[in-house]
Amino acid sequence: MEKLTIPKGYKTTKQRKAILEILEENITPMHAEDIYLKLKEKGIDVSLSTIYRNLDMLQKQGLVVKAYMLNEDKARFGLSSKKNYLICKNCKKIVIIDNCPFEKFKEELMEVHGFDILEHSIEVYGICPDCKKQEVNE
Amino acid sequence: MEKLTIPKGYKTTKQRKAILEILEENITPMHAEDIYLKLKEKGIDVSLSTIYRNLDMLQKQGLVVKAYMLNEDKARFGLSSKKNYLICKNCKKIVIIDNCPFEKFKEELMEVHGFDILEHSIEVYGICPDCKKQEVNE
DNA sequence: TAAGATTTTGCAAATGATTTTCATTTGAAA
DNA sequence: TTTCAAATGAAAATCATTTGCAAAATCTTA
Repeated sequence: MEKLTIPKGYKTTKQRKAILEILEENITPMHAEDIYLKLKEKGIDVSLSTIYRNLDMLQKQGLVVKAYMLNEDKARFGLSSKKNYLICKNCKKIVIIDNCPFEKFKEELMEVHGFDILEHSIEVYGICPDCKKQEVNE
Repeated sequence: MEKLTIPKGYKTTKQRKAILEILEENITPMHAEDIYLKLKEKGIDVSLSTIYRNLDMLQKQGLVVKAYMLNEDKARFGLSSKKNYLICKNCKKIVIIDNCPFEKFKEELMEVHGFDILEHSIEVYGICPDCKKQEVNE
Protein backbone atom coordinates (compact mmCIF):
# COMPACT_ATOMS: atom_id res chain seq x y z
CA MET A 1 0.00 0.00 0.00
CA GLU A 2 1.71 3.17 -1.19
CA LYS A 3 1.70 6.12 1.17
CA LEU A 4 -0.43 8.91 -0.14
CA THR A 5 0.82 12.42 -0.43
CA ILE A 6 -0.83 15.77 -0.90
CA PRO A 7 -0.93 16.53 -4.63
CA LYS A 8 1.65 18.88 -6.05
CA GLY A 9 0.63 22.50 -6.06
CA TYR A 10 -1.44 22.23 -2.90
CA LYS A 11 -0.27 23.39 0.47
CA THR A 12 0.39 21.04 3.31
CA THR A 13 -2.02 21.85 6.10
CA LYS A 14 -2.67 19.84 9.20
CA GLN A 15 -6.32 19.44 8.18
CA ARG A 16 -5.35 18.04 4.81
CA LYS A 17 -2.87 15.61 6.26
CA ALA A 18 -5.38 14.46 8.84
CA ILE A 19 -8.08 13.81 6.25
CA LEU A 20 -5.76 11.79 4.08
CA GLU A 21 -4.67 9.80 7.10
CA ILE A 22 -8.23 8.92 8.04
CA LEU A 23 -8.90 7.76 4.51
CA GLU A 24 -5.87 5.51 4.62
CA GLU A 25 -6.89 4.00 7.91
CA ASN A 26 -10.38 3.08 6.81
CA ILE A 27 -11.16 0.31 4.38
CA THR A 28 -14.76 1.34 4.02
CA PRO A 29 -15.63 4.41 1.98
CA MET A 30 -16.93 6.97 4.48
CA HIS A 31 -19.46 9.76 4.64
CA ALA A 32 -18.05 13.24 5.04
CA GLU A 33 -19.46 13.32 8.52
CA ASP A 34 -17.82 10.04 9.49
CA ILE A 35 -14.53 11.64 8.67
CA TYR A 36 -15.45 14.69 10.69
CA LEU A 37 -16.27 12.55 13.72
CA LYS A 38 -13.21 10.32 13.48
CA LEU A 39 -11.06 13.41 13.37
CA LYS A 40 -12.79 14.84 16.38
CA GLU A 41 -12.15 11.60 18.26
CA LYS A 42 -8.49 12.11 17.59
CA GLY A 43 -8.76 15.59 18.95
CA ILE A 44 -8.40 17.19 15.55
CA ASP A 45 -11.05 19.76 14.73
CA VAL A 46 -11.69 20.23 11.05
CA SER A 47 -14.79 21.95 9.80
CA LEU A 48 -17.16 20.05 7.57
CA SER A 49 -16.70 22.55 4.78
CA THR A 50 -12.98 21.99 4.81
CA ILE A 51 -13.57 18.27 4.65
CA TYR A 52 -15.87 18.64 1.66
CA ARG A 53 -13.49 21.00 -0.06
CA ASN A 54 -10.56 18.68 0.36
CA LEU A 55 -12.43 15.58 -0.66
CA ASP A 56 -13.49 17.38 -3.77
CA MET A 57 -9.94 18.39 -4.54
CA LEU A 58 -8.63 14.90 -3.88
CA GLN A 59 -11.29 13.49 -6.13
CA LYS A 60 -10.38 15.82 -8.94
CA GLN A 61 -6.77 14.80 -8.46
CA GLY A 62 -7.78 11.19 -8.77
CA LEU A 63 -6.83 10.07 -5.28
CA VAL A 64 -10.35 9.74 -3.99
CA VAL A 65 -13.49 8.19 -5.33
CA LYS A 66 -16.93 9.47 -4.46
CA ALA A 67 -19.82 7.03 -4.59
CA TYR A 68 -23.36 6.60 -3.41
CA MET A 69 -24.32 3.24 -2.02
CA LEU A 70 -27.59 1.45 -2.52
CA ASN A 71 -30.35 3.12 -0.54
CA GLU A 72 -28.17 5.87 0.78
CA ASP A 73 -28.50 9.51 0.01
CA LYS A 74 -25.18 10.78 1.20
CA ALA A 75 -21.96 10.35 -0.71
CA ARG A 76 -19.15 8.14 0.49
CA PHE A 77 -15.50 8.86 -0.11
CA GLY A 78 -12.69 6.36 -0.26
CA LEU A 79 -9.28 5.98 -1.79
CA SER A 80 -9.32 5.19 -5.48
CA SER A 81 -7.53 1.97 -4.88
CA LYS A 82 -10.56 0.70 -3.03
CA LYS A 83 -13.08 1.23 -5.75
CA ASN A 84 -14.73 -2.13 -6.18
CA TYR A 85 -16.50 -3.71 -3.30
CA LEU A 86 -18.85 -6.26 -1.90
CA ILE A 87 -21.48 -4.99 0.50
CA CYS A 88 -23.40 -7.16 2.93
CA LYS A 89 -27.08 -6.24 2.74
CA ASN A 90 -27.54 -7.47 6.25
CA CYS A 91 -24.73 -6.04 8.36
CA LYS A 92 -23.52 -3.45 5.83
CA LYS A 93 -19.98 -4.70 6.08
CA ILE A 94 -17.89 -3.70 3.09
CA VAL A 95 -15.22 -5.86 1.56
CA ILE A 96 -12.91 -4.53 -1.08
CA ILE A 97 -12.53 -6.62 -4.21
CA ASP A 98 -8.80 -6.67 -4.62
CA ASN A 99 -8.02 -8.43 -7.82
CA CYS A 100 -10.93 -6.97 -9.65
CA PRO A 101 -12.01 -9.47 -12.23
CA PHE A 102 -13.18 -6.69 -14.43
CA GLU A 103 -10.00 -6.71 -16.44
CA LYS A 104 -11.00 -10.05 -17.81
CA PHE A 105 -13.99 -8.77 -19.68
CA LYS A 106 -12.78 -5.30 -20.37
CA GLU A 107 -11.48 -6.48 -23.73
CA GLU A 108 -14.74 -8.09 -24.62
CA LEU A 109 -16.66 -5.00 -23.65
CA MET A 110 -14.39 -2.81 -25.73
CA GLU A 111 -14.86 -4.98 -28.77
CA VAL A 112 -18.59 -5.28 -28.50
CA HIS A 113 -19.30 -1.63 -27.85
CA GLY A 114 -16.33 0.08 -29.43
CA PHE A 115 -15.64 2.15 -26.35
CA ASP A 116 -12.20 3.06 -25.10
CA ILE A 117 -12.59 2.12 -21.48
CA LEU A 118 -11.08 4.43 -18.90
CA GLU A 119 -12.67 3.71 -15.54
CA HIS A 120 -15.17 1.44 -13.94
CA SER A 121 -16.88 0.92 -10.66
CA ILE A 122 -18.50 -2.24 -9.44
CA GLU A 123 -20.78 -2.72 -6.50
CA VAL A 124 -21.91 -6.13 -5.51
CA TYR A 125 -24.55 -6.75 -2.88
CA GLY A 126 -25.07 -9.98 -1.00
CA ILE A 127 -24.88 -11.69 2.35
CA CYS A 128 -21.53 -12.06 4.00
CA PRO A 129 -20.25 -15.32 5.55
CA ASP A 130 -20.86 -14.13 9.13
CA CYS A 131 -24.48 -13.25 8.47
CA LYS A 132 -25.03 -16.52 6.67
CA LYS A 133 -23.88 -18.41 9.76
CA GLN A 134 -26.24 -16.47 11.98
CA GLU A 135 -29.17 -17.18 9.72
CA VAL A 136 -28.57 -20.88 10.11
CA ASN A 137 -28.41 -20.69 13.88
CA GLU A 138 -31.55 -18.66 14.35
CA MET B 1 -38.96 -6.44 -23.68
CA GLU B 2 -41.76 -7.29 -21.29
CA LYS B 3 -44.41 -4.65 -20.74
CA LEU B 4 -44.28 -3.30 -17.22
CA THR B 5 -47.33 -3.13 -15.04
CA ILE B 6 -48.16 -1.30 -11.85
CA PRO B 7 -47.38 -3.61 -8.95
CA LYS B 8 -50.25 -5.45 -7.30
CA GLY B 9 -51.84 -3.61 -4.40
CA TYR B 10 -51.26 -0.17 -5.91
CA LYS B 11 -53.91 1.86 -7.63
CA THR B 12 -53.77 2.65 -11.30
CA THR B 13 -53.50 6.38 -11.69
CA LYS B 14 -52.73 8.28 -14.83
CA GLN B 15 -49.62 9.72 -13.20
CA ARG B 16 -48.30 6.30 -12.36
CA LYS B 17 -48.94 4.96 -15.83
CA ALA B 18 -47.29 7.96 -17.40
CA ILE B 19 -44.15 7.65 -15.27
CA LEU B 20 -43.78 3.99 -16.10
CA GLU B 21 -44.23 4.78 -19.78
CA ILE B 22 -41.50 7.39 -19.74
CA LEU B 23 -39.15 4.95 -18.08
CA GLU B 24 -39.87 2.38 -20.75
CA GLU B 25 -39.25 4.84 -23.53
CA ASN B 26 -35.86 5.95 -22.27
CA ILE B 27 -32.77 3.82 -22.36
CA THR B 28 -30.84 6.20 -20.19
CA PRO B 29 -31.51 6.33 -16.46
CA MET B 30 -33.07 9.73 -15.82
CA HIS B 31 -33.15 12.36 -13.12
CA ALA B 32 -36.49 12.91 -11.45
CA GLU B 33 -36.69 16.27 -13.11
CA ASP B 34 -36.01 14.85 -16.57
CA ILE B 35 -39.07 12.71 -16.08
CA TYR B 36 -41.02 15.72 -14.93
CA LEU B 37 -40.06 17.65 -18.06
CA LYS B 38 -40.67 14.82 -20.50
CA LEU B 39 -44.12 14.38 -19.04
CA LYS B 40 -44.80 18.07 -19.36
CA GLU B 41 -43.77 17.91 -23.03
CA LYS B 42 -46.42 15.29 -23.50
CA GLY B 43 -48.91 17.57 -21.85
CA ILE B 44 -49.09 15.49 -18.72
CA ASP B 45 -48.65 17.43 -15.53
CA VAL B 46 -47.33 15.42 -12.63
CA SER B 47 -45.86 17.07 -9.58
CA LEU B 48 -42.29 16.36 -8.67
CA SER B 49 -43.28 14.94 -5.32
CA THR B 50 -45.53 12.43 -7.02
CA ILE B 51 -42.69 11.45 -9.28
CA TYR B 52 -40.37 10.93 -6.34
CA ARG B 53 -42.98 8.99 -4.43
CA ASN B 54 -43.66 6.68 -7.31
CA LEU B 55 -40.04 6.11 -8.16
CA ASP B 56 -39.47 5.20 -4.56
CA MET B 57 -42.33 2.75 -4.62
CA LEU B 58 -41.21 1.24 -7.91
CA GLN B 59 -37.73 0.87 -6.54
CA LYS B 60 -38.97 -0.92 -3.44
CA GLN B 61 -40.96 -3.20 -5.70
CA GLY B 62 -37.83 -3.95 -7.66
CA LEU B 63 -38.91 -2.47 -10.98
CA VAL B 64 -36.67 0.54 -10.82
CA VAL B 65 -33.05 1.08 -9.96
CA LYS B 66 -31.77 4.28 -8.43
CA ALA B 67 -28.16 5.21 -9.06
CA TYR B 68 -25.80 8.14 -8.89
CA MET B 69 -23.43 8.63 -11.77
CA LEU B 70 -19.85 9.80 -11.56
CA ASN B 71 -19.65 13.47 -10.75
CA GLU B 72 -23.37 13.90 -10.40
CA ASP B 73 -25.20 14.73 -7.25
CA LYS B 74 -28.73 13.91 -8.26
CA ALA B 75 -30.07 10.39 -8.46
CA ARG B 76 -30.99 8.72 -11.73
CA PHE B 77 -33.78 6.24 -12.11
CA GLY B 78 -34.07 3.53 -14.71
CA LEU B 79 -35.72 0.18 -15.19
CA SER B 80 -33.99 -2.64 -13.36
CA SER B 81 -33.35 -4.39 -16.61
CA LYS B 82 -31.03 -1.58 -17.60
CA LYS B 83 -28.74 -1.69 -14.64
CA ASN B 84 -25.31 -2.01 -16.14
CA TYR B 85 -24.02 0.60 -18.49
CA LEU B 86 -21.24 2.25 -20.36
CA ILE B 87 -21.02 6.01 -20.12
CA CYS B 88 -19.12 8.21 -22.53
CA LYS B 89 -17.10 10.71 -20.54
CA ASN B 90 -17.15 13.05 -23.47
CA CYS B 91 -20.72 13.21 -24.76
CA LYS B 92 -22.37 11.53 -21.76
CA LYS B 93 -24.11 9.03 -23.98
CA ILE B 94 -25.19 5.94 -22.06
CA VAL B 95 -25.15 2.47 -23.52
CA ILE B 96 -26.71 -0.43 -21.67
CA ILE B 97 -24.58 -3.53 -21.26
CA ASP B 98 -27.01 -6.22 -22.28
CA ASN B 99 -25.34 -9.53 -21.74
CA CYS B 100 -23.66 -8.48 -18.58
CA PRO B 101 -20.45 -10.40 -18.33
CA PHE B 102 -20.68 -10.24 -14.58
CA GLU B 103 -22.20 -13.69 -14.37
CA LYS B 104 -18.91 -15.11 -15.48
CA PHE B 105 -17.03 -14.05 -12.41
CA LYS B 106 -19.87 -14.17 -9.96
CA GLU B 107 -18.88 -17.72 -9.06
CA GLU B 108 -15.30 -16.77 -8.53
CA LEU B 109 -16.27 -13.85 -6.35
CA MET B 110 -18.56 -16.02 -4.26
CA GLU B 111 -15.82 -18.55 -3.68
CA VAL B 112 -13.14 -16.08 -2.83
CA HIS B 113 -15.19 -13.97 -0.45
CA GLY B 114 -17.83 -16.42 0.74
CA PHE B 115 -20.65 -14.04 -0.02
CA ASP B 116 -24.04 -15.07 -1.35
CA ILE B 117 -24.38 -12.60 -4.17
CA LEU B 118 -27.77 -11.02 -4.70
CA GLU B 119 -27.33 -7.92 -6.80
CA HIS B 120 -24.70 -5.95 -8.59
CA SER B 121 -24.28 -2.76 -10.50
CA ILE B 122 -21.53 -1.91 -12.90
CA GLU B 123 -20.62 1.44 -14.34
CA VAL B 124 -17.98 1.73 -16.95
CA TYR B 125 -16.63 5.04 -18.19
CA GLY B 126 -14.85 5.62 -21.44
CA ILE B 127 -15.00 7.27 -24.81
CA CYS B 128 -17.65 6.15 -27.27
CA PRO B 129 -16.97 5.35 -30.92
CA ASP B 130 -18.51 8.61 -32.17
CA CYS B 131 -16.35 10.74 -29.93
CA LYS B 132 -13.28 8.78 -30.90
CA LYS B 133 -13.90 9.58 -34.55
CA GLN B 134 -14.23 13.27 -33.82
CA GLU B 135 -10.98 13.32 -31.91
CA VAL B 136 -9.18 11.96 -34.94
CA ASN B 137 -10.67 14.58 -37.25
CA GLU B 138 -9.93 17.53 -35.08
C1' DT C 1 -73.70 3.47 -9.90
C1' DA C 2 -73.49 5.76 -5.51
C1' DA C 3 -71.31 5.64 -0.96
C1' DG C 4 -67.46 4.75 1.87
C1' DA C 5 -62.91 3.49 2.79
C1' DT C 6 -58.38 4.08 1.30
C1' DT C 7 -54.80 5.75 -1.72
C1' DT C 8 -52.86 9.11 -4.22
C1' DT C 9 -52.02 13.64 -5.51
C1' DG C 10 -50.42 18.65 -5.50
C1' DC C 11 -48.81 22.35 -3.04
C1' DA C 12 -46.16 24.46 0.24
C1' DA C 13 -43.16 24.01 3.84
C1' DA C 14 -39.45 21.34 5.93
C1' DT C 15 -35.22 18.79 5.72
C1' DG C 16 -30.56 17.78 5.25
C1' DA C 17 -26.36 17.16 2.61
C1' DT C 18 -23.35 19.92 0.24
C1' DT C 19 -21.60 24.47 -1.42
C1' DT C 20 -20.50 29.13 -1.10
C1' DT C 21 -19.26 33.66 0.91
C1' DC C 22 -16.23 36.28 3.36
C1' DA C 23 -13.20 37.64 6.93
C1' DT C 24 -9.23 35.65 9.03
C1' DT C 25 -5.33 32.56 9.35
C1' DT C 26 -1.65 29.85 7.51
C1' DG C 27 2.11 27.96 4.42
C1' DA C 28 5.86 28.70 1.65
C1' DA C 29 8.68 31.39 -1.57
C1' DA C 30 11.85 35.13 -1.76
C1' DT D 1 10.85 38.02 8.25
C1' DT D 2 7.79 39.80 4.84
C1' DT D 3 4.44 38.98 1.54
C1' DC D 4 0.74 37.00 -0.94
C1' DA D 5 -1.86 33.33 -2.61
C1' DA D 6 -4.16 29.49 -0.82
C1' DA D 7 -6.74 27.41 2.93
C1' DT D 8 -9.77 27.53 6.82
C1' DG D 9 -14.06 28.17 9.91
C1' DA D 10 -18.49 29.87 10.66
C1' DA D 11 -22.65 31.12 8.96
C1' DA D 12 -25.65 31.64 5.25
C1' DA D 13 -27.22 29.89 0.88
C1' DT D 14 -28.48 26.16 -2.28
C1' DC D 15 -30.89 22.60 -4.06
C1' DA D 16 -32.47 17.77 -4.43
C1' DT D 17 -35.53 15.19 -1.92
C1' DT D 18 -39.13 14.42 1.66
C1' DT D 19 -43.16 15.37 4.31
C1' DG D 20 -47.71 17.26 6.12
C1' DC D 21 -52.10 18.06 4.94
C1' DA D 22 -56.39 18.89 2.53
C1' DA D 23 -58.57 17.77 -1.70
C1' DA D 24 -59.21 14.51 -5.52
C1' DA D 25 -59.14 10.01 -7.55
C1' DT D 26 -59.59 4.94 -7.35
C1' DC D 27 -61.56 0.71 -6.02
C1' DT D 28 -64.89 -2.12 -3.60
C1' DT D 29 -69.21 -3.58 -2.65
C1' DA D 30 -73.84 -3.00 -1.65
